[in-house]
Amino acid sequence: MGLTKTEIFTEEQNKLASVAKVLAHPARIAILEALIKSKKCICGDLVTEIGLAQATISQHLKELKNAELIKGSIAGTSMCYCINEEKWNSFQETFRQFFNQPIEMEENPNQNCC
Amino acid sequence: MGLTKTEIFTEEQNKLASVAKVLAHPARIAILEALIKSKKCICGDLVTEIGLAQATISQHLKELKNAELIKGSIAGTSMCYCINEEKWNSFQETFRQFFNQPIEMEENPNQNCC
DNA sequence: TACATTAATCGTAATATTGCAATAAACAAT
DNA sequence: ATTGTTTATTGCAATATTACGATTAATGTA
Repeated sequence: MGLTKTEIFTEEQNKLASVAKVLAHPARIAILEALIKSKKCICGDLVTEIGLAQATISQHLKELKNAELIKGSIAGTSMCYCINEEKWNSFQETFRQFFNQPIEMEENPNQNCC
Repeated sequence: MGLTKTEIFTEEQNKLASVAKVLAHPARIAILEALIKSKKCICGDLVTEIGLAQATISQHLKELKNAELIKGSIAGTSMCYCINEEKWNSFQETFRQFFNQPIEMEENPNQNCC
């Protein structure tokens, strides 16, 4: 099979998983960090910056664009990319909510074996 | 091909990506949420709770254990699982640091095309 | 001891992801 | 029009992930 059974999970569970998936590759992290570090749109030089083939970078950019984490605009012959702040904040909020759940156990020691 | 080139990225980039990867499947999210919701260790009934085959759940549990996000202990014939609070907090901190970077652009409008 | 219960592992199939060369498309400059 | 530059897409190969049936291992119970 090899096909995730999304239908048996809640919409929230699938959403968090897919948001995490976007960040689950170091090249995409590196692209995001390069965009943040430059403090402006990056036009062109992402390929030399990261060190993967142009086709590979283009593919990762596509996934980031697909998730709307970055915006792209045409600037002459080259493309400019920058962080989409709204979506960035929405990603942040998704993780924040998940991790801010109280994870405290009940006090009864008989029920807590680990 | 088909092999992530971890060597060209920083340790931090690889770490964040691998942490995100653990959360990049709804079954693993569902398992974590079940453990949190119960407020105690869950012994045994995760398979009926989630709705995947026993072998599949066992595999996801292995990944979560591997990432140390959960702890397991033997309780008679069955296994007990619970959240590893320390690692949970460390995951939270990893994401918090990443998303708390300032992402503001420079003010010069000529440099910001998107 | 024999039998049931539970979880891990093995083997296998299907699908997804990663990476890149080659090509295509779009545009600027000559 | 031709040439160079840049990015996207296509096609392919290698590896990874997901899922599950079958088996194994360990333990509790009749």
